[in-house]
Amino acid sequence: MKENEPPSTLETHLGYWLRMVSNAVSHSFARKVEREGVTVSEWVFLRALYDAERVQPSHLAEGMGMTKGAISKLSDRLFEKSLIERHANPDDRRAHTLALNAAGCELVPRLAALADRNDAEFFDALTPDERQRLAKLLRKIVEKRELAGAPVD
Amino acid sequence: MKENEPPSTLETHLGYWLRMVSNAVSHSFARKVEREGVTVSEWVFLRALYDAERVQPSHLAEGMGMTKGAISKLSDRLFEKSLIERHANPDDRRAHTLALNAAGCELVPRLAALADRNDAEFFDALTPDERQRLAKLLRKIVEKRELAGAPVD
DNA sequence: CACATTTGGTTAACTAGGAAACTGAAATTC
DNA sequence: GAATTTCAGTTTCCTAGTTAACCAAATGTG
Repeated sequence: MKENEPPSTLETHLGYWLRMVSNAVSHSFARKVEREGVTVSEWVFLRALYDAERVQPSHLAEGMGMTKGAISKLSDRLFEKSLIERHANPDDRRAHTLALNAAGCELVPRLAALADRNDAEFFDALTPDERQRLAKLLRKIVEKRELAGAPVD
Repeated sequence: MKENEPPSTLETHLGYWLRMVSNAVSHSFARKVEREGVTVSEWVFLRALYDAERVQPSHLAEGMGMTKGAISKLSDRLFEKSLIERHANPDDRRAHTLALNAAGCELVPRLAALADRNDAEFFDALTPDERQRLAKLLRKIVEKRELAGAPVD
C-alpha cells in the first residue's frame, strides 16, 4: 500500500524562492519607472527600439515574448504618450515600423539608470562573487531549457 | 563634461535573468495546474489552507502578498469551484474563516505533485550542488531584503 | 453612553495582458 | 490571372489583478 506522505510545501521548491525575489525586483522597478510615467513592459519596448532604430511590431512581439495583440496596444500607449513614431512600409502596405522619437531617445538612458540602480539595490545583498555565480546559474538554466525572449510580466 | 555612455542593456541586469527563468517556471506550472482546473494563485491559496485548517481572508492576504480585494474574489472563485467552505465567526460578525472541504483536501496533494514535477523539470538543468547554491543565494537575498509573503503572480 | 475611529470584507472602476475572430494585403497555386 | 492561403496588425471579449470607495461591525474615547 502507498505511503501517505504529506504534500510538499511551497518553500521546498526553488521556483518559489526564484519567484519571490524576481517579483520583488520587478515590483520595485515598476515603482521606480512609474515616476517617469512608464511601465516595465514599456521600458522593455523602448529599450528594444533604442538599439534597433526601426522595428516591426511582429518582430518586437517575438523578442519580448508577448502576443501581437499586446504589442499593438503597447505601441498605441507609447504613441499616445508621444514617445514613438510609426512609419509606413513602402514595400508592404500591411506592415509598418516603429521608432523612438526625440523624447523617447532622451527617456531611455534615464530609465536605464533606474534599472541599474534597482538591480544594484537588490543584489548588493550578495558579494560580487556571489552575483557572478548567480548569473552563471541562471544563464545555465536559460541555455539548457532554451528559454528566449525578454521577460516582461 | 559628462561622458555620454550608452544606456545599459536589459541583459546586464541580474533581475532580467531572474525574471526570465522565474516566468518560464511559473508559466510551465500554470499550464500544468490548469489541467486540474485551477490557477497558480489558487494553488497557493489552497496550499495555505491545507496547513492551517481555518484561516481569515485578511490573514491570507497578508501571507500571499495580495490585496484584500484579490483574496475576496479568489475565495469566491474557489467557493464556486466547490473546493472550500466559509465559516461564520461567532466572536466577530464581520469576519469569517475559510477552510478546505473534502474535494479541496483531496486536490492539494495532486497539485503538490505537479509542483514537485515542475520544479524538478526546470532545475535538473543544474547539478544537486548547484541547486543547493542557487537556493542559498536566493534565500540570502530574501533575508537581507526582508522580503515576505508567498509570491503569486 | 454617544460618537468617532478602526477593522474585516466586498464592490466598482480601471489596467495589462492572452486567445481568438477579424481585416486587408501579399504570396501561392492551379 | 482568379481563388486560396498565409501574413501583419487590430479588435473584441475575457481573466486576474490593483486602488479606492464603501458597508457594517467592533473598539475606543469624551
